[in-house]
Amino acid sequence: MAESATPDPIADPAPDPRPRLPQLDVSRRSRKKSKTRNDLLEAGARLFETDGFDETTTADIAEAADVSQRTLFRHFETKEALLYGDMEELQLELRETLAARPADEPILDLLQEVMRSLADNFERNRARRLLQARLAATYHSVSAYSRAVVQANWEREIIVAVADRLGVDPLDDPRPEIIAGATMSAIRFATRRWTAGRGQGDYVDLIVEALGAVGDLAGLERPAA
Amino acid sequence: MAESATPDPIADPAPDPRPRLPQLDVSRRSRKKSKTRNDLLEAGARLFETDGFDETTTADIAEAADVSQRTLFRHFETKEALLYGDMEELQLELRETLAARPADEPILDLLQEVMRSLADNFERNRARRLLQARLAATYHSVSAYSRAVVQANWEREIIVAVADRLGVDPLDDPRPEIIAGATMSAIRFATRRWTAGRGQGDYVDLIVEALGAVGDLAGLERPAA
DNA sequence: CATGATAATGTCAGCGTCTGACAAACGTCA
DNA sequence: TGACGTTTGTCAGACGCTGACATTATCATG
Repeated sequence: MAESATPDPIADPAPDPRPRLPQLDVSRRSRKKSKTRNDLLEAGARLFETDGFDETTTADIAEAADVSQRTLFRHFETKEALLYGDMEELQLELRETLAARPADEPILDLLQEVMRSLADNFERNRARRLLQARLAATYHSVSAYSRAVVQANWEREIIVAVADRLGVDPLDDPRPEIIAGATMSAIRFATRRWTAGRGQGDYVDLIVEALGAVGDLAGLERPAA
Repeated sequence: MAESATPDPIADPAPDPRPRLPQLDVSRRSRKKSKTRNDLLEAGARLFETDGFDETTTADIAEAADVSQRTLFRHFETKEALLYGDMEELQLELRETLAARPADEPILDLLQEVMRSLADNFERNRARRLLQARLAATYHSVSAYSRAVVQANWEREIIVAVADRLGVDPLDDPRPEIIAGATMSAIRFATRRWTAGRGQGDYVDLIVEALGAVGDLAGLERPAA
């Protein structure tokens, strides 16, 4: 393979003719690539919606997107990853939200912000989120992926952010992980309700209300004073 | 498209239906059956230990247990279920522990009891628990199963028990689920440490210490009084 | 003890996910 | 244009897992 060899030492510096404009990932190649990826995402969503998750084969999806099955698996590691293929954006938002909050903000407020960020994304991608939730409620492999991959990723973001706020190492101090665990449960609870209401109702309020219960934890454990 | 959908990417079956645990029988038929099952369990553990999880095929395990591959899948739904095939006992212990505690016991004490029960089981099955933990740390499919199936089952038990104590419906009141989520995180934290120490050291103390941090939650969220 | 019912296992064929290897098509850049 | 790197297609195959059916083993009864 190309041994990243330095250019011929003799050759002229070759003053770049054009002043290297933005040239973001807008090359035709990458555009085509993300189009393929998008076609797969849409084809998958459409087929999952009409036929169900297990009932749709990866060959079907590839066919509907007019690419080979092999190409599908070059874009997505698993069939489940294809269903959740639009989640990187969410995780980015989450990370940015967490990073943007003031360091001295109370943890509870931070967690509320996390919830708002999630809720916001859910509202903006209602159809897809509802599809994902419905499939997760129906198909075991989907709920497993949701829990073990998607949610575990969110949880990691929260752990890191909380550990930061507390100024501790999450490997030494269990509190960030515990707080994140409680938060994830609040998220699951609220999301389940949102789902049951088919995406109607104020997701944010529901989720914040549920989170508020986290603050009651200590009180619960030491009842009747 | 699909407005008619349901839920979001999170969706778990929701905390309610707890699976029924098996029971004993003494006929020759069932003795043979459980012997076969046990042979598979042991063969699997041995091969996983020496060769790794992905590196061991279900055909290998069936061969080592001297049964057909088809029989393996009659005893275990998946390869992962085979690795965790000794978990029903643990779940039974957990449920009994929870049921045995006085109803007016403080929640924190109840959770400590859960942890002790788990820790006890881990000590008594050290080799197998360590194997499971090690494989979960290495193989994605194993950690996914652990999270989405094994731990989700424990969590459900806790949710039901806590909801009972609080006299609430876990579908209406988010607190049981949140408390259970925090507890599960404490368990993961403690277990990770136990695993890192190769099963040495006082698992119980570690785990209880971690759980104690749950009680600090409220304090953390409302800092500077 | 013979016999029929029932449960566990074996055998076989096949589907579906996912992967490696290699070749062809395409975009990029000099 | 031509060399190069990237994306895709094609092919073959491993592996998990399942349905269908045959076979064997156990159990309950007369």
